[in-house]
Amino acid sequence: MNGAQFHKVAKALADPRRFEIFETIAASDEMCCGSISDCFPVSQATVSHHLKELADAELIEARCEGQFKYFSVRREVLTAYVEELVQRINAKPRAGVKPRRGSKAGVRTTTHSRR
Amino acid sequence: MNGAQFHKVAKALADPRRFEIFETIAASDEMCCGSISDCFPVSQATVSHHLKELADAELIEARCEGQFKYFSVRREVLTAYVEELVQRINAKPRAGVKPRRGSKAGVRTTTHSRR
DNA sequence: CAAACAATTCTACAATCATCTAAATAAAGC
DNA sequence: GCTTTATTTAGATGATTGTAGAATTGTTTG
Repeated sequence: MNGAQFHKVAKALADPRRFEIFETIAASDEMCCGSISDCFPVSQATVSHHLKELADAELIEARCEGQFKYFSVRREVLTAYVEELVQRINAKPRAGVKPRRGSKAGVRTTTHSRR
Repeated sequence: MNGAQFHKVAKALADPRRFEIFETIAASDEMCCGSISDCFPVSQATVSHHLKELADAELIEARCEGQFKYFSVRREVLTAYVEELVQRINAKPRAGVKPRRGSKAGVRTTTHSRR
C-alpha cells in the first residue's frame, strides 16, 4: 500500500458518520445507497459522498445491478492498512536517539513560515 | 477502548503531518517538542498543537524533565485501537441481509434535515 | 414514451481544523 | 532577580470538509 492510499484510508476512517456507514456495510453482506441512508439521519446525497470517499480509499467496492449499486467491504484493504500502520509505528525504534541534551539545534529566532 | 477514544485515535491518525510526527516519535525512544519541530517545516506552536491531539488520543505520553518534556509512543494504545478496528469491521457479517428488493422502506419524499 | 425510483453531481454554506504570530508560562543558569 | 531557552496558550486566518437541496443521469416498469 503506497503512502497516498494509506492516508486516504486514515482519513476515510476518521469521520464518525462515515465510519458508522462503513460499519453498517460490514455488518451486512452488501448494501445499496438507499438502504444505508435509511439507517442515518443524513441525506442520500451525503451518504453518496461518504461512499465515494470510502470507495476512493478502496475500503469498499461497488457491484452494479440494474438501478441499484451494491456496496461491500474490502476486508483485505483494511487488513493491509492495519498491518502497515502497526509496522510503521510498532517496529522497533532505533533506540538511544534522545537528542537535545546540549545541542543548540539551529538558531531559529523566528518561527517557521512555509506551509 | 470506548467509542469516544476510538474516534479520537482515528482522527489523530488522519492528518498527514500529525502522523509523520507520530512516526518520528515512534522511530526514536522519546523526543521533546523542539527536536520534533526541527524535523518539520512548521512552527513549534503547530507541533505543540499536534502533540496535544496525540496525547489527548493517548497515542503518546509525556515525561517532564526540567524545562523539557519528552514524548514517547504508547504502543499498547495503538494496538488496542487496531484490534478494535479489525474486530468492528472484520467480524463475520450476519450474512444475508441484502435488503431493498421490494421494500418500500419509508416514503421519504423530502430529504433529511437534521445534523 | 412517461412516470417513478436510484444514485450521483453541482452548488452553497457552516463548522472544523491546520497553521501562523504573538504573548504567556515555566524552568535553568548567570 | 534577570536573561535565555522550552513549551503552551490565545487569537486570527485560510483551507478543508460534512452536509443539504436541486438538478442530472440512468434504470425499471407501466
